[in-house]
Amino acid sequence: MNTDKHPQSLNKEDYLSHIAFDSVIFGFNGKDLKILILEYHNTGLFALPGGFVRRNESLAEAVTKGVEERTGIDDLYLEQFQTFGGLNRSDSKAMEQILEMNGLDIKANEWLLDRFISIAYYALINFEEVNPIPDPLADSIEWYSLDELPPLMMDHEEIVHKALETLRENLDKKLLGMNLLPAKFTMKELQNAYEKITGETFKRTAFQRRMLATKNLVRHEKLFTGGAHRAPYLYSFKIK
Amino acid sequence: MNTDKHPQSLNKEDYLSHIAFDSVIFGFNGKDLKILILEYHNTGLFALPGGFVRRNESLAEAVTKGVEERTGIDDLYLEQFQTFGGLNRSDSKAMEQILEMNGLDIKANEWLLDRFISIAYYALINFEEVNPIPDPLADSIEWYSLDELPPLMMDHEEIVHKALETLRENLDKKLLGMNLLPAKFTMKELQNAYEKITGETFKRTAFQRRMLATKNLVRHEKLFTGGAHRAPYLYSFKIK
DNA sequence: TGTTATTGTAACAGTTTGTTACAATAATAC
DNA sequence: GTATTATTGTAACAAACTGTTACAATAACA
Repeated sequence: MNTDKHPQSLNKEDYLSHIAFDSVIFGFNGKDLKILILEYHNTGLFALPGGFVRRNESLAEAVTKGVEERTGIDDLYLEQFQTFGGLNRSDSKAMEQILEMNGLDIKANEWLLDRFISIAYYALINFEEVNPIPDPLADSIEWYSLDELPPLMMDHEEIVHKALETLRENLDKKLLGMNLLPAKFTMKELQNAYEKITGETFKRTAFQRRMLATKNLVRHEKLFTGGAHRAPYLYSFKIK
Repeated sequence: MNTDKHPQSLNKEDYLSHIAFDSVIFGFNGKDLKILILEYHNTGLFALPGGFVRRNESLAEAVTKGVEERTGIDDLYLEQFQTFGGLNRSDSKAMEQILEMNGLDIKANEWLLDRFISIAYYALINFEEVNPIPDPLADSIEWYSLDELPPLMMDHEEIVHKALETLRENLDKKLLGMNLLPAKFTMKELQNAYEKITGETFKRTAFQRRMLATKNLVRHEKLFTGGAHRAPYLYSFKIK
């Protein structure tokens, strides 16, 4: 393995074979719900940021570190949502292509062509505060709107689908607050985020009352950058 | 490997290394919420029913078949809820003991002593309609009330804890109906099950109205085996 | 035939949710 | 300045839902 280009070693002995992880990183730009997708050098292959588990680290450690390396984003709060273990979820041809186009020896990395079971995680991050950086294996890392995804490798589309489903289910419990919006936001932005995630629409007044009733919001100063109308308040999430 | 005693082979080449699964099988006997626990021959080791994934079967197939083999129960609807990958979750000493007490060669089965990541599933079954049978490796398979569990191997107590948490969260959505109660049951039995699972108590009248309002119940004939009082109706779950 | 315990419902109050209405404004146009 | 315009924050009312109490309708048994 070319350790100049790839400081992270991929020696078979260092890793647990057959085990991978993948991540679905959600961001909201105020209008659309987006996720981060990697494109591999000269392959036209698109994939979720993922990686492998070293023998001497826990799954959780591997995922946190691995996803941060591959996306260039720190302080991710990743939540495990499902493990994928279908027989359809290996594509040795694609993996060969990725190795080849990165100048890596296929024989030496043969274990990567084998069957993998993947533990999938998702995270919500504030679109405006991050600057994703592709890792050496990948050409680019880009935000894609959920309805404009490129065709993804293997079962990665299924993983995205399931991630969104889980996000919808957990929306009210705890999550949205964490990271998806800027630190301060208007009620309208909050409603937009909810609507994009759930795919539903809400009545403005009922939504506002419901949100305020949760007692999870703190009201701040008004936001005066708007148009010819009453200025909205800014809110932030109360830390519990 | 002694294939006389153990018709299921455990040859390293047949399985995906480092990958295991475990199952939490819930049953309700009308009074207590219970789970199935295996005890290994002559070891005093208690564990959840689990197994490994063959190279030529999907994770889901392996789990369904594996759990049915180890418990003697057919037609389980298993739901994946979390994957456990901590560094604390191997106990090669215990595994050696299990192999030894079953007359299995430790050297030949060395891969079983290595680190495993385990995908955990749970199932709800009708206590009265099953007759669990231990597999050859285990001495016994028994129902244990959740508050009277024996000490479990490795991180299996954590797995049980998380399974119960998931069960509680999903209770209203879809699950309870599936299998936890007999085909026909009284409102009181339903309420008992809910209370044991959630750990809460409910007012009889409000509970009854809430359940009937879901439109998921079909009312049948009355049950006359009771005491000196008005006979309750029997209900069953509507298949959606 | 009365007694007893439990069940199925109704009635009322209190709470939450859906909808409509309207006053309070920021920016802009005059 | 003053009127105009779009949007926001709330209040008001109705409808739906929940919690609680009350009570009639029983099965079994004495």
